[in-house]
Amino acid sequence: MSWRDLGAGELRVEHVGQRHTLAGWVAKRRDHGGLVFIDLRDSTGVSQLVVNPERAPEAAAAAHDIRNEFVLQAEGEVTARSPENTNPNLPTGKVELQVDRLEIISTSPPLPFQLDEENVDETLRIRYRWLDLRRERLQRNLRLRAQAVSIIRREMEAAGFVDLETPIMAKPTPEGARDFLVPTRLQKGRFFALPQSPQIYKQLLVIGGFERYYQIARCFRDEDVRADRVQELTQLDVEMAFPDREYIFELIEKTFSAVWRECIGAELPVPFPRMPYAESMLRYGSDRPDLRFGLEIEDATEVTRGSQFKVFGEAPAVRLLRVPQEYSRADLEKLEEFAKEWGAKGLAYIVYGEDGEARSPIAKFLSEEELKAFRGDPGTTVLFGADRPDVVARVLGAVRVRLGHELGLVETGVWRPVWITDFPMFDWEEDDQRWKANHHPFTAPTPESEALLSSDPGAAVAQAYDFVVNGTELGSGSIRIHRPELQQKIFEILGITPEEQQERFGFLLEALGMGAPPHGGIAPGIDRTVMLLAGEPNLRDTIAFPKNQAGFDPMSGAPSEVPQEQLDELGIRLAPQKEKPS
RNA sequence: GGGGGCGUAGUUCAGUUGGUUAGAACGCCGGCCUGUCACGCCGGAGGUCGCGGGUUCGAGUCCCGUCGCUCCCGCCA
Repeated sequence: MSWRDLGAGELRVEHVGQRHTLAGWVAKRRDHGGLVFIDLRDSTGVSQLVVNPERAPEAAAAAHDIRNEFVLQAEGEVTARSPENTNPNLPTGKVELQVDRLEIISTSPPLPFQLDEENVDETLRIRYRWLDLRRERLQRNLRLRAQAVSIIRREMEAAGFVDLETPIMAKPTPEGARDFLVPTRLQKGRFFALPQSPQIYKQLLVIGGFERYYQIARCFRDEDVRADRVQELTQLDVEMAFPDREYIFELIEKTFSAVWRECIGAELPVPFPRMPYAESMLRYGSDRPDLRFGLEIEDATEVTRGSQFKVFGEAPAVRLLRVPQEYSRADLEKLEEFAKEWGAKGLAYIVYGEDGEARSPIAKFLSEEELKAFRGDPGTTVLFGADRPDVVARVLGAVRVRLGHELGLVETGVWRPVWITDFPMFDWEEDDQRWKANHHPFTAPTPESEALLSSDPGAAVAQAYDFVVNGTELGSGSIRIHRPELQQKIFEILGITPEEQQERFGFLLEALGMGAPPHGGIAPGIDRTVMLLAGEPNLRDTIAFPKNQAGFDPMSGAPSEVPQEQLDELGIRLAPQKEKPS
């Protein structure tokens, strides 16, 4: 027996006169006492069932008891609707099914939230995910996701990449994000870690002769969650031997422009423009610039050198943002507060009124040359950042993005991809007084930078690149180190002793010493890609079963406590929980 | 670890300066209804105002604490 011979959304005029059986969920019932109309929904769409007591008395009796989200099977004749009864909002709106036989397959109580309610509390949506999944939004997002992954696989395989799996139970890597740990009965006192990425495994695969590898890989990071960050993420993991950065760029450009074109009918302009990291930080205050609007940051450090205004005169970097808006003092105070959240000590400004007046609490400290350099058009405001270069960039970058949206400068419906290149090898970690890898410790420096590694690590440039679209970092990659002695040198700069190197990365160093080809790759995020394609501001709406911001799944209750026997088997004793002050 | 916002009916929300019995819409229940598609009409049920404490003659409203959710900073090689 087959449950149905046609999708509810497939009913068309050409079916008129035919008998068909539909099966699906009750989206809506309209009971007129005599006639009952039922909107039946399945994955193909919605059709209207008409239950007429004169035609099918038994079905009509049953129809009165039907409620939303019951599962029904309905058999009957497809008829044309009269012109005044057609529903132009429905693809199936010109026809309907005159029901002869109606069967209630499954029932449902009233739902904890209405499926047509837009703005439902997210906890409730996750708690009853099987209901939320029935809604158009998640259906669309997850189908978009499947389509994107399918296109990606097609493109990767056409380019000769081989899909290989890597372990989910892997070696803990204290460097980087926090690991999720997995204990095991067979090795008491030891832990696997869920991979933060298959990084080392994919390098080993290439060293192992799989010159082109890819995987749609799950990655895990026990870090705090944001709207665009989850603990469990999916990425397109790519690695190749004898890499050419240009080839990797082309591969990604071809693959993702196909995804954009086929999924949403949009064009990613190819080739993507490129911008060195330093330029991006200077002009946009970020390594993931949103190029849909201008509002670029200008450097004023030269002009303010030795300024009488001490804040400017003493700051390592002074930069400014020319905003096409005459701000009130109240607005400026709000902006200053915002800037402080991002680490600024303050937000100096000069307002150039429509009346030609310049209003500013700092103008009296500024020289003629400075005022001349800053001079803006009437009806504009110049905002200043003065601090360490990285702080100024971060603050003005955040202000720029905020104002870009507030002032409606962001072009809609356009896609602005960009490659960010020439990242620094290392960032100086002030707290720990040590160098930290900007990308990861396996990233190769440019040949010119190798000489700098000992003398001036901060100036060394990495062969690393990020793939950014509309201000969202979609992926990053690099050319890797394939010489063991260079890898040891990098570890050394990062403060990892030879003993630690052996303990943590001995197998990699060994492999690098046994005929490692030059190799490199990239890893674009699937969740974020879908987020952009779907226009969703929150990553969790691109994931079938997400956890909430606390890393908890209100549906299953995971993570949960486990029975003592399970802990005993693993040789784990829990530390006493901290007493909460009562 | 820190900051902002939110928490009132099943859901989405309103609730004035602290003042009588906390409201609306949708949903739910009962009745009527043969062309609706946001069906309509009549009637009804439904509340630990997140929780605890305080101020007050009186607290959904003010104060303190706490919990939860969310956005952000830190963190995320």
